[in-house]
Amino acid sequence: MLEKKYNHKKVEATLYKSWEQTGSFKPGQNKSGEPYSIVIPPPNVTGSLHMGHALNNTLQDILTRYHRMIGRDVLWQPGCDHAGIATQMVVERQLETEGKTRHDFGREAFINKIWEWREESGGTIVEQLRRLGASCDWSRERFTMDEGLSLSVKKVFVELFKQGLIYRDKRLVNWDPKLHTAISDLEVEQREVVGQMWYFNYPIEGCNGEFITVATTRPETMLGDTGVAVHPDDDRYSDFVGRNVILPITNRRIPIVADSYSDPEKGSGAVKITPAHDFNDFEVGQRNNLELINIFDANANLNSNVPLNFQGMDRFKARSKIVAEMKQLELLIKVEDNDMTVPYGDRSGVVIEPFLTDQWFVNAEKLAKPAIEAVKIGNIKFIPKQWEKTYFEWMRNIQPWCISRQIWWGHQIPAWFGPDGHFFVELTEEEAEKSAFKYYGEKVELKRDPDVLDTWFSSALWPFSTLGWPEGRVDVERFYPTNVLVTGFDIIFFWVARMIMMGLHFLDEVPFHEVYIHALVRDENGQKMSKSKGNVIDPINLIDIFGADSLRMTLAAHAVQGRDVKLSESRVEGYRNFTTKLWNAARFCEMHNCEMKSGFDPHNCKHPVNKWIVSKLSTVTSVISGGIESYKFNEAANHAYQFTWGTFCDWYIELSKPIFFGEDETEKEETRSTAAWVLDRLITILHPFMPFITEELWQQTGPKKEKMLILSSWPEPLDLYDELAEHEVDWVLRLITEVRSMRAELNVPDKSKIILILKEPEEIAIKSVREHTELIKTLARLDSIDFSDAAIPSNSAQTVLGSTTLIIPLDDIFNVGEEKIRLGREINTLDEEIMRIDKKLENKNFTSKAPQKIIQEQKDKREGYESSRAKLQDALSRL
RNA sequence: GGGCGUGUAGCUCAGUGGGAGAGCACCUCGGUGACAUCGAGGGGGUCGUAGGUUCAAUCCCUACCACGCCCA
Repeated sequence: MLEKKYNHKKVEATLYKSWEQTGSFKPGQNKSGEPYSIVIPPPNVTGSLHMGHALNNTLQDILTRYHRMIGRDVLWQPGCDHAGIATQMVVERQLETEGKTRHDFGREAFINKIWEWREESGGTIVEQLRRLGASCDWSRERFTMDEGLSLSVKKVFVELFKQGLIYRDKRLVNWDPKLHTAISDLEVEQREVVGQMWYFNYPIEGCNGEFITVATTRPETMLGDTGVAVHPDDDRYSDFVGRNVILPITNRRIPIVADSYSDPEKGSGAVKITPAHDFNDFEVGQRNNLELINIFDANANLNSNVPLNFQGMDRFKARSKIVAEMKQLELLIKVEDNDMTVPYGDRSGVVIEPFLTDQWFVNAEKLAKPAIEAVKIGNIKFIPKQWEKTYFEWMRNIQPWCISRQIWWGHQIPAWFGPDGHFFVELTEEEAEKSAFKYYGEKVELKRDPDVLDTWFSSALWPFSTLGWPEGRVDVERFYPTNVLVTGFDIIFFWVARMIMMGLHFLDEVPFHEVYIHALVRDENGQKMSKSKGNVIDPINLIDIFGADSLRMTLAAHAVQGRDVKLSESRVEGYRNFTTKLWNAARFCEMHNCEMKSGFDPHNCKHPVNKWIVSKLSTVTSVISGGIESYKFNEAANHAYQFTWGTFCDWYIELSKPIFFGEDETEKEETRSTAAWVLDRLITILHPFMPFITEELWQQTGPKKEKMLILSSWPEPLDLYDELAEHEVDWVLRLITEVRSMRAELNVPDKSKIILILKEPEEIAIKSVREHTELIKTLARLDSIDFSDAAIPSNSAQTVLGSTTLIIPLDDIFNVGEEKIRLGREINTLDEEIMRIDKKLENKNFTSKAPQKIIQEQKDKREGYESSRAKLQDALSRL
């Protein structure tokens, strides 16, 4: 016997364990089935589950469970990425509380500390995914720092280098002065701020008292100025080009050059050039042969290339000091407020500094070409399609990808430097030594590049490195390319694009054929949830309170293509109520001994109500399959909800009661079987959305099952649609609703028994009422139902259903006033409808141009309204 | 500045070229033999604004307004 209440806390952990322990998540359950694979977007190992993860993994799990049930050989490949900077920061912060830094330990010991940390607390999110019910194959869990994946990374790096697609270069990079590392463009967050624009006079050499005015948002960089640029067509300055200015404070002599980068409309039209500290200025410097003077150290403090009294100073203090000195020199002309964007590190939150260093780069432009093509020819489809535009936009303007990071945690770059700075890129130190020997002709001491690779570099290999590439081939052959990648749009650039590039380059085949881009879960202000903003909602709390199924169902129902999800707790509560409803429906079936008689075939149902429910179920089943297969999760979830609550619980169960409490044993038996059959199928089609409660019901109800629900088959489509039964029973439901509505509006107490008279009944009315008299009597609380065309008794309430008049004699409880209002309102509504249709039908353009079918529809409708109206009017005038 | 998206019931959101929907909230009634985490009934919207296409527009097109996101 099912317990009175569904206890998700008790059920979830137990069931999950039993799924996992029986190996249900592993591929090979349907060995003969066509493979279906998904790789998880690897969560950050430092992470904990947020709403975005919850949505992302719910959708993947729906796909996974569904395809497992339809007989595919399913692999959902899980794992985490090592999150280089983030993880290193976590452990460094820990050390900080002990008053230590990573340098107190040294590289090796520090990395050991990180591994220790990972053992202890790195698995948080993996456990949380289990709480959510994710059915990934944990026996294959991978980590980007694992040995196998590290080998993939090395191999890819070495090969790309040898193909000339990875190179080392001295360029300006985004330098994080807090974390002391370069970061990629994508890790820089452009923040809009109101800054200031300072106008400085720079004295022209050899012309006492003549100046050129430059405008800058970063006064401190003037210490690194090596030129002033004006527009070649700017007449104001044409005389100055080719001359020099004496840079105040440093008193260096720097040239005035003509370069179209300078915008005559902006500021003074003359712009100071600091090639070592600004991306645009760097280009200008290259074009005009300007010197590069680096004025910062790794902390973005001023270095020894600036006057002594500035050395060692913080960049922002230096800014104030420069402004003060310029003011004192009377060279500060004015200061304006200025809207500008300032680059911040997305991890460190400090202002990023363009900084000249040696780094490793990937020639992304070259790799992007086939990756663009793959999407263009439809070998990869984005769903919704609009994201392809975003993808193309970025891929066509792609910049070299800076992949080296000056941190310790990550894949150390397999490059070894000789004493003269020449380097050797090889898979192993031995091979590097061999190459070095060849190069130098003698054994020299090599030093490995201390830098590590961007975490996204290893993530880009995820769809094949996790399958064992390059060493293992079996899984690659079976499961690569994967079927679909499910992710949020925010990492199309970070990850999706790069996976496509790497997959095509190394396996000559796209990593997936479909990319389903789901919504982002935002907070109530439409802001992206992030730790630093402190606006994250913890899905685990919701799971604790309402259960994983409720959360999953909520997320699925909200997963509309192309719209963001704003989650409210009351919605989750609503879906918790839904799980309760399902539970109670199962209890009802159990109480009435609903078990399938052997040999039961729904095609042979005799009772219209049973025909009706199997017909409805068969329709909703295919709607749900279709929804899942086309990634319309909300459509699938909502139909499942609507069928379960609105059709099965609200109507079928109610309709079955009179049967169960009745005398007809044959009917009872058929209904018991049908109810059991429908419930079985219902929990089957709900399983991908709500795996826990459905599995629990599967195991607890009915006869002992051979298989767990997770490994059971999705219902075969059966030809059970029955138009006649649907028409007949739907009419009964409308009749019951109509009577209830009249009762409620006229304040007829539930307990007072009343009779219903049907006047001038149409065919369907006669058939339905004859067939379902007892049922209608029970559900509408009627004493009797009669057909009569005789005069209508006085003090009767009336309404019209189809062309049948429904009459309820009420005698002394009849309230003429209320009935007048009610009829008036109904007539009014009909009048409006009729007028609207008349307007159409009087329009010659409509009758001549609209399709005949539509015109006839309108005419039929009008006729129906008109006849109802006449009957109601008649009723009203008799009052 | 460029690109994308969104404006529909009090709130959160579905939806469709020919009769405006759901959940929550609200109002009325109801401890009845699955369920008060419930049942029955009900009120509530010129579908952002202005044009255009069409016999017909909430839906398609254009402009505008508001909001959000991404990129420079």
